[in-house]
Amino acid sequence: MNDMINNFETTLKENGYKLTVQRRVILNLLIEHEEKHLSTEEIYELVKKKYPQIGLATVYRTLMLFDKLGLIYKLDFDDGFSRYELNKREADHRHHHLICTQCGNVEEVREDLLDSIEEDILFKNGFLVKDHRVKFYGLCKHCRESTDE
Amino acid sequence: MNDMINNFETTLKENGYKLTVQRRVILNLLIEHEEKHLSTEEIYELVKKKYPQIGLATVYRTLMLFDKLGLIYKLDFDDGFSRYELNKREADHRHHHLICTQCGNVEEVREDLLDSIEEDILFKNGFLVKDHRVKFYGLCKHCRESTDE
DNA sequence: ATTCATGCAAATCGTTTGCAACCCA
DNA sequence: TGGGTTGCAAACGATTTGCATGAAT
Repeated sequence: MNDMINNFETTLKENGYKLTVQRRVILNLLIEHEEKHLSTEEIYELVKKKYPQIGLATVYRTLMLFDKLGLIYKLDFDDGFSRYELNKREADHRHHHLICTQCGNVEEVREDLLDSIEEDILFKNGFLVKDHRVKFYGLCKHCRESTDE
Repeated sequence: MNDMINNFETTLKENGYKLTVQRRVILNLLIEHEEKHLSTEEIYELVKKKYPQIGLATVYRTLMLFDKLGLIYKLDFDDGFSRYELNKREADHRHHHLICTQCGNVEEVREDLLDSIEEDILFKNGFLVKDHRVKFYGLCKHCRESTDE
């Protein structure tokens, strides 16, 4: 988490952006709730507790900036909201999302096995993969057990 | 393509929906442009050429219905538009999308290798995968060749 | 002092909805 | 006939933007 914050500060500076209270507060919130997949509105509500005078537009602009700088990832779980999660750069922390179509819960699963597919794509399509998004839709354990079929 | 249309007609009937001119026209358009990933607005513009009196809301409602019935898939390429592609049920036609972050072009790549990941997910997470979405971001062949790096 | 960032409110824009007229089954 | 469907226009709602003020470097 301190790594996260140092990285955040240097990334901002290197790119000519200023270190404002609002940006600090939002980053801290994202760290504090890193397991949550918060939506913009949820982040806004949480920020207001620590910094009541903040405007929604600032939250939108900040998240857009963090996303552009690669500090966070934008997620889309088809519920009409943009959601975000921290980009923890440690290589072994990338993951896919399992979205339960019954209860809407989202869990994470360690990712693997895509490297060979990506090599194949470069070889066959000449397309150089730099990132990917994988979503699995289905029934979570809880929903499978509490319904027939 | 005739399979497609027969399936469309029976699917509608089986679910108690009516076979209207508008729905026919939209389905035909999707078949005609199956390689295109058309957005709702693009579909609307195309439909108007054959059926000028159609309303945008009908296009939205029709696509929503087709999606619900599994006749089409909704796609999201992060450009602010909902896009759609036909669901060709043939098992060997599923594919992933390669999105070029430079020129925005989207190409398709035959999918494979996910089955073992999905088995693993069921085993480790108890989550039963029924569908998935995979997007690869990167540089297409053309963009790689026309720029340094 | 300069430049970027913020807060507010208004504007955007893709999408949804209410409703009377319509049309398939 | 009668219930799903359509077209129109109005409503929605997440996100963006213009602008004057304020803060960071």
